[in-house]
Amino acid sequence: MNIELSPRSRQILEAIVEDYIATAEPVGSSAVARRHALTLSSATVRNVMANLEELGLLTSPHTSAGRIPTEKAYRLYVDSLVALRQVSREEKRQIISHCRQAGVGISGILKETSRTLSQLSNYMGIVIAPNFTADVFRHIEFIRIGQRKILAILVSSKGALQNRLIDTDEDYSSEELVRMGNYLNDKMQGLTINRVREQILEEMASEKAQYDQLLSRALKISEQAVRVEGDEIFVEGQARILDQPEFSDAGRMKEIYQAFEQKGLLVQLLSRCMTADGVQIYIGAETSLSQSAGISLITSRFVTSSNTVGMLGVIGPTRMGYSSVIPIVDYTARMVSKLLSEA
Amino acid sequence: MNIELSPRSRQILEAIVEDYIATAEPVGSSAVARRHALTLSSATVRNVMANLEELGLLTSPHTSAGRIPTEKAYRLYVDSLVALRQVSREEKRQIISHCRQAGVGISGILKETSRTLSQLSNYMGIVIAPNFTADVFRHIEFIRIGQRKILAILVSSKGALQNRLIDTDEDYSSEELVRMGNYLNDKMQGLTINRVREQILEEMASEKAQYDQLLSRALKISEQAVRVEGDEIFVEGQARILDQPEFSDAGRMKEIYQAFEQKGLLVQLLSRCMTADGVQIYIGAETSLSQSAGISLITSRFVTSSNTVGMLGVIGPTRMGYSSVIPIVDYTARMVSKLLSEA
DNA sequence: ATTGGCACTCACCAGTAGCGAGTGCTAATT
DNA sequence: AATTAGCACTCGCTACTGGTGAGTGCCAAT
Repeated sequence: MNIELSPRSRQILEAIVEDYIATAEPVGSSAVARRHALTLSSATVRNVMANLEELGLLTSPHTSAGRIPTEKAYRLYVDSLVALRQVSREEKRQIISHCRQAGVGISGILKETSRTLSQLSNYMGIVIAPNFTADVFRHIEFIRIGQRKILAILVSSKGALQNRLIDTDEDYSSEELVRMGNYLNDKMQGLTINRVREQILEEMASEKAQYDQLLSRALKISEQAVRVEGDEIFVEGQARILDQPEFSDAGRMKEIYQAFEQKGLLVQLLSRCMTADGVQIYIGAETSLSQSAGISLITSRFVTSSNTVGMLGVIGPTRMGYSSVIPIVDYTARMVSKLLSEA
Repeated sequence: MNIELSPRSRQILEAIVEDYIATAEPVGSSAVARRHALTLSSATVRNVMANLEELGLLTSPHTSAGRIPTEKAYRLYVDSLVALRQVSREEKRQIISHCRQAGVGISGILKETSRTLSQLSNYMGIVIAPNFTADVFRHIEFIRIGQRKILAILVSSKGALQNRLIDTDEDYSSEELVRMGNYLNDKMQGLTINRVREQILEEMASEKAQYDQLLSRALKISEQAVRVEGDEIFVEGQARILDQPEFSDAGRMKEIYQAFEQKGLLVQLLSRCMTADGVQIYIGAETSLSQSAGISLITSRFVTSSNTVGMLGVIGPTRMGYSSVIPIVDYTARMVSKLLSEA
């Protein structure tokens, strides 16, 4: 749709976007002409800019100021203009070493990852731990490991598994547990794990469960077994967005922080990207976070050895250093995948 | 030390503090005289205020402004002036119902609690989950529950226990596991769990472990068993501090957020209060958070059925509504203790 | 098609003046 | 001796002012 731009227009647009990203200030025609060593006068650039403004790619905050890229322009920029930087040796080193040093389980690694993302990008790093509620249920098994203590093992069709220790009110025999397992394995075949949980809850409320003591107790335990803890989400470097001049006033800031506080929103947003491969970019309103706040999001997904998928990425101002952040996110996602797969 | 204040001075100081808490603006002599329906003229009040200033309880931001309480004044205020409000019926209802509805385990309850604290106080709610690393080690046991899958059960002297599922590289027989358990139980008697972990790490590095294969493997597993995950900490309502006029400028804000980002700092701070009973109050510099930021902290501890203790509280500006927040924190801590004890 | 030139627009400073809240001091009052 | 009224003084705040300069749009020249 935007392809009708002449090469020169594109070049100028690129210059403007990059200038603006660098300085956070409206960029004027002469600046473009100068900085870009184009063999063009500022007047010509002005004409082109007027043109770009008509196409909805630029706006001017007021008559006698330079121009600012619109979200549309950023979109165009990341889609077809930006020249991606390479991830530097030093950055690679940091990403890898940070991931490795963090000892304590997956959570630890992911937390450290979000911190690294934040550090390297200078924006906010965010990681959502993998969870497999969207996977298809394959198998469940209950093992009695002590008095009133049961180990539940849940396996998804992709091979991901979750162990859960359950303390119960009453004691169950191993036979009972096997029967319970069989019942569920039979009944829940082919459903997603999410769906399984809903199903169980429904049955618990049903007539049948009211009368059948055993069933009722079985359901109660099963429910605990398939209960997946709320998405673990790691956000690091929130303070960094305060570095951005465009967020230095309190009103906007507040808007942003409030948006983030409902982490649910973030999760929802990021879950959307789970399905697609590679780096995804959401600019401004596309994030569907606080409509006006001028926030962008660069994410990529990663996978674990058990095939569950998580998301990681960077949140920053729309005016973000795409050329360097995109490769960083990409590389980090690959590394985390690799690290979590070999485990 | 400050007891040499006349009743009248105290009354005036109280009025000033409360006025300032309410308005966030320097309060002048006439305001005090008027609002407080004292049978005093502003001139008299002025004299007293000059006096209080000399004592280091008040400062004026500049010559022709009113006066502001110093941290010392707040200290005096909370220690002996403040009239605590009752927790209202409605607030009690909220605290209780919020705690209960949150289903998913202790984490869920605590998370919801921090949210409630934030809502009721209009400041930032914070909860640190109980952990028992400071407790004395009593007993550890390893149970083989599958191929290369071990359940470790760790018991503290207070009866708190932690289960942990461990995936190992190699398979262990039940006998091996029993022996490992005995070794540790013998060796680590009387140490705190923290100390036990250190001890294990030391031994792992020691000569002996290098040569003794079995020992080395045993230590490796044990280390995982006593590894307590980083303190779980729930912070909610960060955005609320943006409501406070004194933090509306970007510089201070940033300072605060950066301070919070190292949650370690917070944990450290709050751990200090773990030992003492009842509500603890830290004003300004006493928090040893970002020195200049004018932050206060009201906390209380809570206990669980297994006798581990956690902390909950509220962080807000020094100019905080102590009279209502203190009772809320107190009541919430009691409720959470009760809820977690009966489980 | 490109460019130089030019009038025009506005945000962004100082600088200044008036105001008003609040102070400290002194002298009068109780 | 404590309290108060009165008054001069301070100083932050707001609104107004005019000057400056970056940037624009347009037109005529190349």
